[in-house]
Amino acid sequence: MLGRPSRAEDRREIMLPKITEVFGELGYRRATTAALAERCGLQETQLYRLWPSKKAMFLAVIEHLFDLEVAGWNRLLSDHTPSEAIDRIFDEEGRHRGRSGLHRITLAAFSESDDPELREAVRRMYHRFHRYIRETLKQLHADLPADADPPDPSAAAWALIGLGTMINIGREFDLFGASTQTRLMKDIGPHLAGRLTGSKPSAVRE
Amino acid sequence: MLGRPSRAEDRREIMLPKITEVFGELGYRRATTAALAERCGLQETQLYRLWPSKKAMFLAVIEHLFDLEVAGWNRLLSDHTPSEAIDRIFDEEGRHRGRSGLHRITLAAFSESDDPELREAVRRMYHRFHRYIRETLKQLHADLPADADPPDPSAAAWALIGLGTMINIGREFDLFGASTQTRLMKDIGPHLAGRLTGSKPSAVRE
DNA sequence: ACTAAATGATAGTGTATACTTACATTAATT
DNA sequence: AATTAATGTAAGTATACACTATCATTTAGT
Repeated sequence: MLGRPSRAEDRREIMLPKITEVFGELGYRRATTAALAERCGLQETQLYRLWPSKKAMFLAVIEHLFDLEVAGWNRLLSDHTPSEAIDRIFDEEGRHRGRSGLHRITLAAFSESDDPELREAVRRMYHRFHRYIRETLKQLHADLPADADPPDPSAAAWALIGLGTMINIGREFDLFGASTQTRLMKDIGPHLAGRLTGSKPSAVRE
Repeated sequence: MLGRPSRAEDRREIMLPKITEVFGELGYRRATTAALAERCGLQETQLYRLWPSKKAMFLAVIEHLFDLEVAGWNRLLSDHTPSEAIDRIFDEEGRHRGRSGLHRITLAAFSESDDPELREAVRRMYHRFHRYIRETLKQLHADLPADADPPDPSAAAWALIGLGTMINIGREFDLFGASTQTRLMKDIGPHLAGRLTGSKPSAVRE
């Protein structure tokens, strides 16, 4: 090996959270390469030495986000009993989702859905999420009483993702207040999961 | 009055469905003024004589879409008993939503959500939908048995909109097949509305 | 027929922005 | 120290696209 050794790999890892943040805040279109560079404290040219294109940056972000989100869920699921964990996940999803920007980012991808590579990345991400949630629900249903009659796990998993999306659209457009945001997932979630907790959902104000 | 009389008002009405179609198919960004004009069989300059800007065209489309959608629901609700009507709405929503392009269009608006006028239009539209669905649910809940324990109507209304959104994201990204699309709303809907039909939901394949 | 406004069609302009070129500087290996 | 590849920085290009300026042509009222 000759010359100065490359630190590109490390720098990518360092920059990814920042890039994720910017895409999450601004969406794909408004996250201009200039904005990305500035928020990273870099020049555009340096970004382009780490990734070949803006699209590549976005794809890296999608992967990064899934890992981030599922890591959080796994932690909750391994530290608590299933129904406790689900309760907490519903709680956190209602409260904190906007932070990670996952939904903002996937919704941003919507306007770019003609790009095959991007489509594939988003598809893959959704399927991973769906699979994860569906399998978790299946496990939880094993403990339900015989007369519980919960919704089909696959359908319920899609509905839960839809609910998360709705909460974020609501946050984006100020459709409802913070308390409704928090309670939407907590109250509707159990109806979709099969009312695992047995506790009565509290009222949701519009 | 002097000179040739203006047919602009008529022409706007004639063009609106076409414009709606194009925005629905392509989303806000890819629906370039050139594309809009071509699909209308007009020159760009002529479009700009009907609306002052692309944004104005989009705003007109949003209004148009709401009226279209609610007119369909109202027809079903007035022609059938409530639970039958809801059943049919769930059925049609699962099947035909993509046609109208409503979700495509609102999701397209997401990437433009920094524009205050657009934000307001989308807010207004969501609130009108939510109010309509919520009030319908309230009426339906009056007929439920005492032990039904349905979800809060306001929360359920948001969840139903979220489910519709999810179905369309699914359609957009080919997340699931046509049968799942159709059944998602039919099977999950009753769980959110309060299981008005009493019929057991059929299984949903992933 | 004459006038004035609406319509049709051409050819632009201005701007935003993803991506490049070019060159100077730094830090490793030999 | 010399060499070579990675970094920092500045300036620029190319393109897509919302929007316009201009002029010819049509269609109504007077």
